[in-house]
Amino acid sequence: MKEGPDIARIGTLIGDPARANMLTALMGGQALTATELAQAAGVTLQTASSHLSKLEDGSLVSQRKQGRHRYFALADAATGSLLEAIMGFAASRGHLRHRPGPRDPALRKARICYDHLAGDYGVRMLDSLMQRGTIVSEGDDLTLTEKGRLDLREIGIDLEPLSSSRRPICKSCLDWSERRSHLAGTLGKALLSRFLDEGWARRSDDSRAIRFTKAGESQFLALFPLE
Amino acid sequence: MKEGPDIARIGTLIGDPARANMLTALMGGQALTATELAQAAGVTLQTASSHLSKLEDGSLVSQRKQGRHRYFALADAATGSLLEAIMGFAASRGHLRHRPGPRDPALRKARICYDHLAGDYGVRMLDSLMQRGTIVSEGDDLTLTEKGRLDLREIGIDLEPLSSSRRPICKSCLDWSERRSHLAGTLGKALLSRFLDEGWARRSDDSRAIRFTKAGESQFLALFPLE
DNA sequence: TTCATACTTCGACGGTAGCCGAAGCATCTG
DNA sequence: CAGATGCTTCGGCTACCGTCGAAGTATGAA
Repeated sequence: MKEGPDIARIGTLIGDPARANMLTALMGGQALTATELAQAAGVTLQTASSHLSKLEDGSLVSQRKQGRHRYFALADAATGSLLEAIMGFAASRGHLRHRPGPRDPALRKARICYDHLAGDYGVRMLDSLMQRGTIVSEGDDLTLTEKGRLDLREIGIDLEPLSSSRRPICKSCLDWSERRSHLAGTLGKALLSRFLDEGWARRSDDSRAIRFTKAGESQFLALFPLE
Repeated sequence: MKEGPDIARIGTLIGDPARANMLTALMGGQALTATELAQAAGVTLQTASSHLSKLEDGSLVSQRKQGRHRYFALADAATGSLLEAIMGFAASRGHLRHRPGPRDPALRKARICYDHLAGDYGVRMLDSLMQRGTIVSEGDDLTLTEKGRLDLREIGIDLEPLSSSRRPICKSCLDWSERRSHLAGTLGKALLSRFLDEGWARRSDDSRAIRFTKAGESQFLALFPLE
């Protein structure tokens, strides 16, 4: 009965621990194979396969065949944002899977959120870009200014390929650890790729943490000052 | 295993149809008794009671004893926002509980979102307030300007009681039908109460729809012009 | 073609969670 | 106090969903 969106369906999909683990693993932004996701979830391949088809039916993940592998990824950036929002909510209610472990501080400092930088550093970056006038906000929407285009060109970001897709260049994404916004969208993605390409930071293999090198950290802080 | 927030717990809580119905009913913003929620969910009182204690354990709803009644409400505005976000996501994937029925257009036009106005009219109101310079946005945060304080005083909104609580005066909330932001926070709440008090609009008994009277509608449109 | 790898489908099992009837508290009314 | 109302707790039933072993399909390698 009742009208309106079926939130129970989404809840059920996210509510199973194995599926939640898979989705969390996919928040890393990389496409993963069914086997990898089975490991991440701690279930057998058959079980994982069943979960993945449910997630696909629900449009939470998408699938890409490549040779004899099947790569799964989050369906889109909106899915990542929703998961991040739920994480923030869960954290605010103290629903943690474990007591905050040693890796937790690293996650709070810098982590990957689907395909862009999140955590303290992610929030700082957006704050800095807004202070400098590179980006301005109108409601929820973030817009790249004319001056901003020049700023980015100086840094060496090519904006051409960023505006080609339907996805917005700038988008705000709520950060679960900081409870403030960081930068998503194609620009957020491009900036993170840049940091990784330059060797300023590395993603860790077993978690979503992004670890900056000492040199990379000072470069980053210099590039995105505050005040 | 794994670190981080337990999204599966939130998912499970929202994932049961009976609980989802209760939460949707509570999105109306009114506190409801266990009996009313049992009806809304289509289960017996015993079952509802069990669901409600789970929701309370999970900090999704809060309880208030009053005489021999127990009133339940969403735990806070953040809970309402999360549910609205999930509704938007579900709708975007076409996960609807029913084909859009006759009440659907009314819901899209104006409805209550926890305690403030949502839908086409809610979005219009925030747009208008921002065009007029009453409210400006900084990232996700909305701020009331000095000029805005005067604007509101003219309309007859008393800002004193709004700033007393810890809850922000202005907050943006993502609208699932419009996919844009509308105004939440204590000001959003106060404005809606105002419309209801003035008799411009009435809430319907059986859904979240807000129905404007003919006179109220023109008052509203005049008060919040666009362009 | 034959074998290996990656994954899906089928079938059966088991645990859990939702469900309700009945009984037990708590609170208001008379 | 007795009776009514609102809600919770208990106990038992049932159905569903997650789980895995085994078998089946698809792709690539030898």
